[in-house]
Amino acid sequence: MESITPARVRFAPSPTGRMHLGSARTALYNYLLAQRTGGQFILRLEDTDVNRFVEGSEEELMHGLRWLGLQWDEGLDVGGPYGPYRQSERKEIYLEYARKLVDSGHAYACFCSKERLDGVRQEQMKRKESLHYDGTCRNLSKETAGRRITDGEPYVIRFKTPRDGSISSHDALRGEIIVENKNIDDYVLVKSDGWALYHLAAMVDDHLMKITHVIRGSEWLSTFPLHVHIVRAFGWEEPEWVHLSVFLKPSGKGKMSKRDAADALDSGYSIFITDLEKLGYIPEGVLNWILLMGWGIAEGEFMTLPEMVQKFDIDRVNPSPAAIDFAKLDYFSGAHIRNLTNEDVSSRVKPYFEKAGYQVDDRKMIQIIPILRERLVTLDDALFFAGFFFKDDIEPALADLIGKNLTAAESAKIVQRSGEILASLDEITPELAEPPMRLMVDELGLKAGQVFGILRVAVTGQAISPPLFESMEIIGKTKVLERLKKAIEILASGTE
RNA sequence: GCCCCCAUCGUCUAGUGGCCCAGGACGUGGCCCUCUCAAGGCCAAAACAGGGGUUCGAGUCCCCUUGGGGGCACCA
Repeated sequence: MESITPARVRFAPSPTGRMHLGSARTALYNYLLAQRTGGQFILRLEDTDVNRFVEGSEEELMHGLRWLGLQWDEGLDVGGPYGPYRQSERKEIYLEYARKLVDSGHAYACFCSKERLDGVRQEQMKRKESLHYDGTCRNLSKETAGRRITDGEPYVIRFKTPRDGSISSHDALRGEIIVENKNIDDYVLVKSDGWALYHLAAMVDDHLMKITHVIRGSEWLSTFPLHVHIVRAFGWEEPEWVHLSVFLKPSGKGKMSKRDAADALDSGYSIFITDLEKLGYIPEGVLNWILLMGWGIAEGEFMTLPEMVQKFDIDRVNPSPAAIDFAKLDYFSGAHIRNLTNEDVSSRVKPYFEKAGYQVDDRKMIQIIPILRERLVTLDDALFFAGFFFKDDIEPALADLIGKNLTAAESAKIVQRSGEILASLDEITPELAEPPMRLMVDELGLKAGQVFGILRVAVTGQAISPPLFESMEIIGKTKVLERLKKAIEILASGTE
């Protein structure tokens, strides 16, 4: 590997909603680059717009990142030498830099009212022109502007984008991007209430926080040239720009909408990180899944976070939009569960049982894991496959207890006979129980599936379960015989 | 409408001019294993959007068309 300089990267979300897959991937790629280069991963909050603040979103964000294992080195909650890391606490800083821009002639005060601007846009729309500021205040003299400000007139500060020529800069995934200056609006940098907008705030912070790589969503691609103008107006060095693509809905037609998010939830999936946690997906699986949505490797896609750090290369990220495929999430989730130790699976599964009201015995749980783990796609699935281990009573349905091509009476007899065989054993283990049971199956001229199917329902209460004899061993001889007795009673009620 | 970006199997992707009659993964189908469900093993079907160039040679470079996506706020 060539010598690399430590990257300082930032994940800078705004507390305006829930943390979704797209944010998670952006955070992951940032994290990976920082780790790989021995740099810092910074978490900054872009909360300059109080109107869009959503209660609890900041907590959800930090929880989500930590759940995924993407701990930041600097920023919210942990602090650092370049704070504060909350933009709402940096208002004066932005104002100071906005003034510099005005003084150097790169920005100007604009007194146009919102109403007038709306009218201008209407006109432009009618004439089918591009929507942009018409430049009314662009060339106001410093004196005029100064007087109107002291008169108390409300104003915003706009960037004075050059009218002629073009600007070009480099995006790591797309190469050179050239845009005509006439297509770049005189964007508002500071609102009339004195709060800076993203365009200014982010550039100032990235510079002050010594960010080397700006990795963000492609929604910023269209204002990217503006940002380059701002950075250059200050005379600062540009960071490496990396614009990630967006995620498309599973059909590949358009980005995820509220409606699509609801549909996903209906089918047991979600695009929100904390939902995924609730559903029982494991962070390793989620990480592996989103890693590969926009970046690929020739072979060996199964990776844990440390392996991702080794293999990931930000420059090889794919610039095209990617459709979300939940089936692949299921695969990675299950695969990563199978990659965990039994102890780890046990401790991760436990909270899901407890939340469902089960009393969990740790020793029993660790016995169950080996026969349970390969059946899990989510940790929550454990409830279905292993719930009966922790129930005092199960309620098998009569219909389920009747074996394939058998009557209730015949089934009862089989359970009876099985009970006798199992009762004669010192204990029920697969080694001790399976041979005599198979012998019985042969003597009765039946199929193993018929007999074991009945017993499965009798012992577990369900038609699908972990292997029968292994399950019996964990349940214990006494309880198994009790359940068989009960099954005979249920079957008897069906013979009358 | 205007601006910008993108384009390899159903999906995510490998591919940086000859190693590609295109590789991997998920999903799908078949077989094996099997007490159910899984897991696992083997096999199979499945793609360079279309058209022009450049070149001895193009999935790879250029142009156009088409399709898709993003943006056009005193939001981020």
